[in-house]
Amino acid sequence: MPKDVITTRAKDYNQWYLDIVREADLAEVAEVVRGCIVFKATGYAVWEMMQRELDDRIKETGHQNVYFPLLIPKSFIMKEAEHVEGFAPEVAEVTRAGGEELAEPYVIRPTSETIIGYFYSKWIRSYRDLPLLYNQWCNVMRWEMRTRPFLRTSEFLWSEGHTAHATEADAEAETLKILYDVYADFAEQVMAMPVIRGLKTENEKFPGALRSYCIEAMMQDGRALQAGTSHNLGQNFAHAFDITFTDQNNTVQHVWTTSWGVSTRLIGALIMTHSDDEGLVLPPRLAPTQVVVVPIYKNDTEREKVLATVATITAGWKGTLRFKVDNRDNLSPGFKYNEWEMKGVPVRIEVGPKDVEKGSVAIARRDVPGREGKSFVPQEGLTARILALLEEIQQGLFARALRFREEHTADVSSYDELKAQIERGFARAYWAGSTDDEKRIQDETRATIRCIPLDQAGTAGICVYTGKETTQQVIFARAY
RNA sequence: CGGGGCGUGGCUCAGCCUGGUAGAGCGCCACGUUCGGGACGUGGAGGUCGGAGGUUCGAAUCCUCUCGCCCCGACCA
Repeated sequence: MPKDVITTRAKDYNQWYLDIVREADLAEVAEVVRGCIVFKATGYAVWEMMQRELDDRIKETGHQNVYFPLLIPKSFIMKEAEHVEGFAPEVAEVTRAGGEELAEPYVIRPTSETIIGYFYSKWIRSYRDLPLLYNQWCNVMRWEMRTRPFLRTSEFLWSEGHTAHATEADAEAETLKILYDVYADFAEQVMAMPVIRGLKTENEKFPGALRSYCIEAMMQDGRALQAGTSHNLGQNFAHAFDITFTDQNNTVQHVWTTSWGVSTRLIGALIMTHSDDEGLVLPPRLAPTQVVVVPIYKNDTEREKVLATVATITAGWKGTLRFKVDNRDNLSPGFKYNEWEMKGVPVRIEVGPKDVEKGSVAIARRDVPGREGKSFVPQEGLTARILALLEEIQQGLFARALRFREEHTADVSSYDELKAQIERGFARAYWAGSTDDEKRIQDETRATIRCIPLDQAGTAGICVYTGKETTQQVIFARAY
């Protein structure tokens, strides 16, 4: 008889999300610090797994890690017009320190383009200094009106890359390389979360960017979530911070910069992509614990035998599998099954007295919850079987999420169809409208153009709003 | 920041309307029996009722202010 500690998705999707965050022990709302959360051990472990995978990819593509100050002189933020306008409402300022009013306030970084721009202008002299390819792992703060654990918090953790290049083409290539080789690859291969690689409209682009690219994912309520962004900043910040270099012809030029980021929001994306009414579902490649072993026994004799078998079975796992043996003896096996299911551990192994006799174990897969996901297999060859199963789960989760997205994406050819489709997912439409048209649609429907997919069919059609002929298709959706 | 809801043992909540000094379930602790899908019995611990001020002989309850959370909007990774 399951206790309904998790609200079902059908009943209240938002509450379901909050229940998972709580029950899987990922985070806790820090009610004493507005809009902030405590990343609890399990949640932080998932972030560490993400960091490792992303960091590897960032370094493989030629970047190095650095760290810039948390505090940025307020005047820096003011230097790039669009940037100020975009971030001013959400920056927190430090006006006093050391018991005195500061001559110039600092802002707590909402993002680091400006302070990095200042230093880049000092560091870059020649085309030989380019490209400059840096990334930093840090926290940032954006004062938000409404927050939700992971998806939108005042303080969040992220990676922000900042690069400088000699030409627009180099900057553009960098922007796209990050989008494809780092972000989309990570999302799909590691998070098992299918994403649409796209270009942001003028309306949705980063304040101060020439162009913003993004990966957009679909959550299980059909809403879109921007999972990562990569910006070609053009020469905007180079002009604002006077970042120049001397080229081969001894001509002084402004550099072309990029910036890109992914944040702890990805944890929210992960939850809303795979989890079910039983709790969290973690893809094996990100699960801090991939396998949990639950020993079953009635008395000390059985206990001894079972634990001996468990020891034998797990002997070779260290370094191969991330696993945990749940030997708490004050809880029943049934309780443990449910608890680990709720916490999203991909594979559970049960070892009882019967298994000791028969040389078997029970193996349960989290992507198929409850008894249906459980079967009995021989102890022999178990490690290989688990490794194969983890891979199967990883692939299965991606396939399931992709199918879901496809089933909730539809081509729409009229405004009425668009309005109907955004109630259930993504609406793909031909688009030739203006920024004003887009804003009007947002006012009327609460949906926005999530992106202009980089994979375009190239066929011609009629714009869903203006009726003009165009070959450009866009994705409309309600977004997080 | 607007509109609505809510803050009472760790959690979920009752009590508030009609003021009289705090309850339930779950969890927790001890012991015993249990243990292959959320076990049970017995005993026990635990709350200045979000905070401040006010009204009153007396406030969880009434009034004012304040802080925080949740939901719906506007703004956003």
